[in-house]
Amino acid sequence: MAYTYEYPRPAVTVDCVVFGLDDSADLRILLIERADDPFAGHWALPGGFVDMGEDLDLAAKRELEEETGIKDIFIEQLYTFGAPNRDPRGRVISVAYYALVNLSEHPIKAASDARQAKWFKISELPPLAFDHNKVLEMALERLRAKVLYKPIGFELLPEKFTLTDLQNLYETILGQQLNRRNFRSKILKMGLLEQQERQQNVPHRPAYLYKFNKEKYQRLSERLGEFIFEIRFQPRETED
Amino acid sequence: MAYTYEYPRPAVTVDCVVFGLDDSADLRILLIERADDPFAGHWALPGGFVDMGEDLDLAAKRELEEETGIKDIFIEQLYTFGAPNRDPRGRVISVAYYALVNLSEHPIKAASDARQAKWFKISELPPLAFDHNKVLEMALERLRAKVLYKPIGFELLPEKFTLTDLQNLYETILGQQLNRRNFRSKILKMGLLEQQERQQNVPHRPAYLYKFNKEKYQRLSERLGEFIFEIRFQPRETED
DNA sequence: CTAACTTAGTTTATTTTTCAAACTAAGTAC
DNA sequence: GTACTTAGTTTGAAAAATAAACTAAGTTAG
Repeated sequence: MAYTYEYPRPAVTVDCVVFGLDDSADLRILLIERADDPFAGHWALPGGFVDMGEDLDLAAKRELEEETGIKDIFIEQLYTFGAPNRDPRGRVISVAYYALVNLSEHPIKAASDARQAKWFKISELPPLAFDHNKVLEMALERLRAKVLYKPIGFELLPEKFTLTDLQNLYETILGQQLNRRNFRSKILKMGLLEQQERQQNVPHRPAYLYKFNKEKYQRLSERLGEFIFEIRFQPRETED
Repeated sequence: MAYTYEYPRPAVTVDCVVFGLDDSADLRILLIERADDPFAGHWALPGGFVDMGEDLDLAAKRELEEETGIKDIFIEQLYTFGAPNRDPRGRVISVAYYALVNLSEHPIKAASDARQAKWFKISELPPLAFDHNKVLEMALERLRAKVLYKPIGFELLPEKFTLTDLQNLYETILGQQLNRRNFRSKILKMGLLEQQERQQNVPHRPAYLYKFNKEKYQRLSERLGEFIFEIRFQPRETED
């Protein structure tokens, strides 16, 4: 079947930059190996064509699940890439999304038009298909900027985590060491973490586990116009 | 002439939310009256269809100039709106932009497929065509958020301005009174404003005019990864 | 059992920043 | 001249951020 229009139209796709955090608190990106041309055999961001009658957000979620099996995660629109020659097949405009995943609770399974899906360390990325390197770079920039004033980092952690886990997360994303004592007091002073039981089976004093209280954050945000979850540190001279 | 594709494709448009500041430091939005259906006679954001082979940013700038005569201004991508039924003509995906204009230096002239273009006070907006009310709301949100950490407010002012002008701008955008003395010292401490001559013909002590040093800001941003232009004030108790 | 070790978590003092008040300055209007 | 208006500075007090020293709670080795 064919579709005919009076004026030429671009094709529209969605692409997802999925971030995860591994056991050593390293940041990782989920990539798929393309099965078909163009760029068959190359690594690329998961994504695909938007269906007619399908909302953009839904298209992003659908493609992600089809290609990697991952669903029910934090996902947000990033930017729309529309350089005329970004795709050798012709004019293709791509609406990019970025997503945050708790790596341990969302195992991946490759599927459909992808040969395989794999988590890559951010420091060991292969060259990517299309303009996906640029997309990824912008996603990373956005993540670094947003984590400073929105509590989205928790999406990368399991439900219960220690303050050390949380600090490692921020240090990884921001690429900067933070002062342990100040991090603790700053985070706890916000009153958005709920203390749980202690850790078990660790060869040292066990830390308390915490849960992020999302409902409370949302209530405060609504009431104050904007509750600013501010994580920003100016390191002063030396440290410890 | 007709264009045929194997799969159906959405049409892609761009829309621009253009902000300006009037003489009384009120925030205004530039709207056009639509000449054709759908929504003929209604007010809408300037915009139109993306040409094949034309980059998205260029399409936004071109449409803006065609419909209002405005060019060479600050413009940045906002968000892409793609709800399946947002346009009665069928599936139309719109890449929205927002722009900041110095009102006095950019007079408007309506043209082409718009009957007229007009600046509306943000508090006196007419109902808009399509989902443009939603687009506008998001642009306003973005402007309020971005003005806190990027020096984009200067785009709304003439080249030379007083500190009182600048403060009025921030008070308008943020919808909040700021302390005069702290505003002065905070802004000047950044070292990005260059003092010029004094005001003339004002019925009181004339203020110094200032210029924003964009080059210096860019140099600092590159060197420090991110120079944070932070304007944030927590009012403490009463005031003056 | 005890001492050594490791990471967790608290208290406190100091430095830095933020904020508001009182004050001085420079013009116009009468 | 005097009164009035807005511009701009100096200063001290309050709050917040930061670093240091200290205490706590577990494991492991002997």
